Amino acid sequence: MGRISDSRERIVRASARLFLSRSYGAVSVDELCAAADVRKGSFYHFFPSKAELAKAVIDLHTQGLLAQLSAASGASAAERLRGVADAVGAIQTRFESKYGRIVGCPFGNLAAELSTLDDSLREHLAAAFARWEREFAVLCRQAQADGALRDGVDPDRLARSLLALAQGQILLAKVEGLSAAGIPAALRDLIDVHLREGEA
Amino acid sequence: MGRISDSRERIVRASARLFLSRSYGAVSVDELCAAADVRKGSFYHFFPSKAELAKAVIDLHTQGLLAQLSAASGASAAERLRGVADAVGAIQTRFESKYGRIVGCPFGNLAAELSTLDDSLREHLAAAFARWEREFAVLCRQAQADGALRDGVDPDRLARSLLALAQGQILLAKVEGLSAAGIPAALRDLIDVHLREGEA
DNA sequence: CCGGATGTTGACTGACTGGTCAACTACTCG
DNA sequence: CGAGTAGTTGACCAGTCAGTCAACATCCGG
Repeated sequence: MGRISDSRERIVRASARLFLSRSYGAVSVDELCAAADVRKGSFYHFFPSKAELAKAVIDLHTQGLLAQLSAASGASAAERLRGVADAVGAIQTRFESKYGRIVGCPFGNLAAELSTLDDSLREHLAAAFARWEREFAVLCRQAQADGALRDGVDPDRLARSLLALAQGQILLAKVEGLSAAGIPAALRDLIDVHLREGEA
Repeated sequence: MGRISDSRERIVRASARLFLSRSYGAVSVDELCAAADVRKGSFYHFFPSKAELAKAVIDLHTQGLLAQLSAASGASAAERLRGVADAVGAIQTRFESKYGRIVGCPFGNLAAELSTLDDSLREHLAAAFARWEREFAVLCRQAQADGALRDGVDPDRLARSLLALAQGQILLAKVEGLSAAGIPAALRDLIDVHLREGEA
């Protein structure tokens, strides 16, 4: 069945790194290849285009995100919700120490730059966001079932707000050059204000 | 004092349009010049670089944003706060009908794409966001002074959350191809949940 | 040990990139 | 009306861009 190789994986990992530290458009395929120690012909053996590579990078980040989210634990749904707020912060903190500064959300960065340019890439990103939102929604519905949410709070809308707020806070931290430390705090604020008075 | 001209303004307006409908990186200086009906030499007479043009585009959008925000009225601070939520929605709705789809926030788009690439552009964007945040903060503090906010709510943190949530919701609407109609509703949710029970 | 599949290579393309320049034109103020 | 300033022009540059290709290497199952 022919030769085996980890070239594809090297390309995706190097691209994830370079896209984060700069941007999709600012990194050329040549540079990607050099960073992955692969020649251009090999690149186009694995990916029909630079845009298809971006989808693979999105999938890699989705894996990492889901792993981090599933590590969030807690006795109550409300506590697990705070746990995912911290998980998002943990990812950003990891990026921050790896790149020396906040570099933004991998999904958000690509979404802002590319979703008006490539419709199939936009849909791929939309699916990644939907996956992420679903993780939040499960916990929000559990919190509601536990009676932890204030009256009138729609758990699905709360989940979406959490996702949107995370995106916005990460973007602001990036543009203002702040640290990642403030991000989970802001998300916890949003969670807490939706909990019934007296809920831990 | 030499010749007068509206070339500079034509360049900025055409660039604002093209950056929104595609992205900064996806539009070449040549295309910008063609859209503004200006030759390349003239472009570089007004702007030392493409990045400096981006700053002028940011300033143009800041003008528009402040105009729209100042149009928000209401009897109480809480109502004016809902008014700015609607103002943000109105801007996005205007973009949506102009471009046929949600194209994102002009500031957010540039921030995601460029703030890791050009530090002076990043600072320019940070200033624009700070200006925007200040508008929100004034109203949040007024609402607090009116006793409209729940106990323990920090008006400055609320203002920042509003800005972040707006960015996130706009980004999600863009990537999912939704309409702008849901954006003010989500912002109003955030405002309402921070108001004391029984506050209009 | 061989045949087919998988993976690798590097030279190549042609279009396009942001930016430069020197010559030129039109305008306004004194 | 003359001079200086503001604006215009189009040709030009060297580098880079994403993507192609045909020939070649390596490996595994049979």
